[in-house]
Amino acid sequence: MDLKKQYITRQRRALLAFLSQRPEQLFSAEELMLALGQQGENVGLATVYRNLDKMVSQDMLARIIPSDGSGAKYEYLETRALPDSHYHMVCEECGRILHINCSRLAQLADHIESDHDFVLDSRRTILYGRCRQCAKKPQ
Amino acid sequence: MDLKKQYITRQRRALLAFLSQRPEQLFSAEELMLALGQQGENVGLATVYRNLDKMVSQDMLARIIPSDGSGAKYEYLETRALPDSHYHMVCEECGRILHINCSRLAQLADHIESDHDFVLDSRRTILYGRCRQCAKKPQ
DNA sequence: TTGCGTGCAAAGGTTTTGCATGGCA
DNA sequence: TGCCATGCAAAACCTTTGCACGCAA
Repeated sequence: MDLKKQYITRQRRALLAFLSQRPEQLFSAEELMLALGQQGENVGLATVYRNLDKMVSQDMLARIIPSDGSGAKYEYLETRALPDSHYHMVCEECGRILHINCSRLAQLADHIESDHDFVLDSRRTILYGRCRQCAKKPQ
Repeated sequence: MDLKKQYITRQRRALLAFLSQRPEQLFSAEELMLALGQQGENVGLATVYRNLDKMVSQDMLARIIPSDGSGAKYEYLETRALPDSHYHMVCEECGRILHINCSRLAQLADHIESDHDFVLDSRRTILYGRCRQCAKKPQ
């Protein structure tokens, strides 16, 4: 699937340039279309979706699906070579997205792989919960 | 929010009975409507959604959102009192949903809470990766 | 009797698809 | 020149909402 011919189009180049300049930031497909449009790079929404799909399957982007059902968001992945680089934590209350890069998580991944026969994917796994500010508030 | 009056209707009773008899099994809203219909309990899809939403906010059900964007699935939660009871692991390749109940995960949750100021929610957090069978296969 | 719950249909938002055209290699 | 990529609009999905009616308490 990676062996197929693939053209480098103006639209694909613009999309990748935009995202790669904003690592660790999340954008919806529509936000990307609008942002590119403001740069003078008009790209159809369907084209944005088609390119995002390809980039996700090529591990260039992460697709994050919020639990509130608001639609997928996409993030550029710089560290393509490092599998356990970081995980995402999403606050269920305020929607804030935090990054965590901790050896305890890597240890847990090792444990789950050796003792539970499951290979974790840090790119797609999202830890849901409550951030510091929201955890303080009463339910 | 839990203080509001709430009627026990035929539809709500049928839905809860169906799900509570099938713990650790996941169903979409449409699957639930069809399954109830086959039992002679006709329930409108909108009603299914409205009841599921309430039950999730009352912590009776977990709402699982697969990363493939196929729509939410719901699961009955038996252990309403135990916050860290178990996590879900979803295989990205075959879609299998596994349960993991391991003290290492509880330890990790404690660590993240004390050192990273984030309170994990085991109900909404899904660990993505590859199951034993799929991990063996070549990419 | 009160007012929450239901059913239906319509609307809403997000994502995919068909098809003719465009453009990279 | 071949054929993948694009744009537009329509369709496909999943979910929510408005409204009149039903029904539990």
